[in-house]
Amino acid sequence: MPDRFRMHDLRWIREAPQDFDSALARRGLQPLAESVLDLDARHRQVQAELQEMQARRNEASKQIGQKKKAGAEAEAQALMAEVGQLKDRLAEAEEQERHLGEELEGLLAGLPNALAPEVPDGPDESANEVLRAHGEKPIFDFAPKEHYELGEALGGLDFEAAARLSGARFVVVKAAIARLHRALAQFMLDLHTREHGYTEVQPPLLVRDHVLFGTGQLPKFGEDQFRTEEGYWLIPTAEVPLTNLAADQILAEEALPLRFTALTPCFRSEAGAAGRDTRGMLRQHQFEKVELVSITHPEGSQAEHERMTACAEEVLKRLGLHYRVVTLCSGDTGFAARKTYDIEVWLPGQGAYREISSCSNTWDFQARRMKSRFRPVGEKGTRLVHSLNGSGVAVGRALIAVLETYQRADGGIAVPEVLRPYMGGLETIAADG
RNA sequence: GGUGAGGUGGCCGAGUGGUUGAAGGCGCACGCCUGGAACGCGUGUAAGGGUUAACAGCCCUUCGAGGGUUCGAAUCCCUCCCUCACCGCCA
Repeated sequence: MPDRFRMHDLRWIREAPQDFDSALARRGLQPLAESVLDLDARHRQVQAELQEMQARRNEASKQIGQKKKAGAEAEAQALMAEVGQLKDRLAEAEEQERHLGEELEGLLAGLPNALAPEVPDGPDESANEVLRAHGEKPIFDFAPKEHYELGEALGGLDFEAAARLSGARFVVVKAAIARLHRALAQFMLDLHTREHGYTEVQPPLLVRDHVLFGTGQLPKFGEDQFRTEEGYWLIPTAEVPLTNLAADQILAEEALPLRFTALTPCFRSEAGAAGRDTRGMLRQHQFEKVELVSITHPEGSQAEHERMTACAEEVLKRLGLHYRVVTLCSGDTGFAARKTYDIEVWLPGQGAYREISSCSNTWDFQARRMKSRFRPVGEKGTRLVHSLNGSGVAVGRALIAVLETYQRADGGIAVPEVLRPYMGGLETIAADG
């Protein structure tokens, strides 16, 4: 009853239950409007009864105070007796109200975001829609190798050492490859802060439950995260702390949009990915990523989505990497997203396009969970902001793409032009070390 | 980790059981004043929810969070979280 933001807009469900159900259907879920509305109706009825009793109690209590002040002890006693009788029923109604409210909230909290109308329907990534591509697949006059072969040969990627320290899905990066990795991250951060208007942030990497709830990883996806014994969660992406910077805030309209970027490690348990991409550093428990987050006015989020995607693409353009942009279909779009563009970079060694960035507009989905609003000028009340996030881009995967794209016949790696300033002018990582 | 002090509205800051959702100030909005402004004066200014055609009215909840005492709690009790100060430890 107090201060309760629903995970989905109950007013919308009441007004257009069929729309709600078709939104669920696009996510492959059974209709729920009827049970939601039934629960909602029962909840509101109990709420009304409870509030009536509370009003009576408040009124009587007020009178008791006045009678006592006036010395009318007998009348005060009578009122106290009356309110005393209310007590049990009141407690019962409170309990019931809370129970129904939690049930409703629990039901809604586990439902994914509604998809944008233009998102294509489809069961999995095979139905994603290619929007555009940039550059061409590079041509080699030798058989291009995969990144781990190149990295190991150069003494820069050591999976065995990592396994001794931490097991599978970790890597030790060394020497010139480590520097290349660092150069990539610095380059991206500089681009976004200096040219794209993002504010650099160094957020906590350990966060509490409600923060993961706000961005949608909880309550459903706790298994994909690492948690400390103290109850902190290791962030799976900087999206989590950056987006939650707006949590519980009522922002000034003119402050929007907020644009944040951060270079952070990301931690993922990869619980459901057993056996996938086990070779190399494509899928690790720990990796670095430069993240982009925007908090926008509701009318500005679609344009911001395009802008953000362009910011991420710019990274790959300047690195001279071939990529394509796809719109994820309904079956491939994440829980919190209303619409997602993936940027897939071409990996010559692997001979495949692989995701290197994912840019999502969550609309008001996260804002509702986080209680993130702004105050419209000239209106009373508040409105929910929109939040977006995108990788700008995954540093480890960018390293893979650079290694595979810039490899030479002898196993050396040419350093992309834009990274040379970050590498002390180095033009080539030579095969002989 | 130890000791002490605190957590009140956009901000500062009163308030130790009864019209206090909360004095006062700042800020902000509107109006008056002015040639225009400053000053001054006046009015207004939390969020979430229920009811409703209504962003009119009425009602409920919220003074870090959660429990408890009471007819009634910002005010009393318990637990937790956080902030500040000093000590210890430490990149």
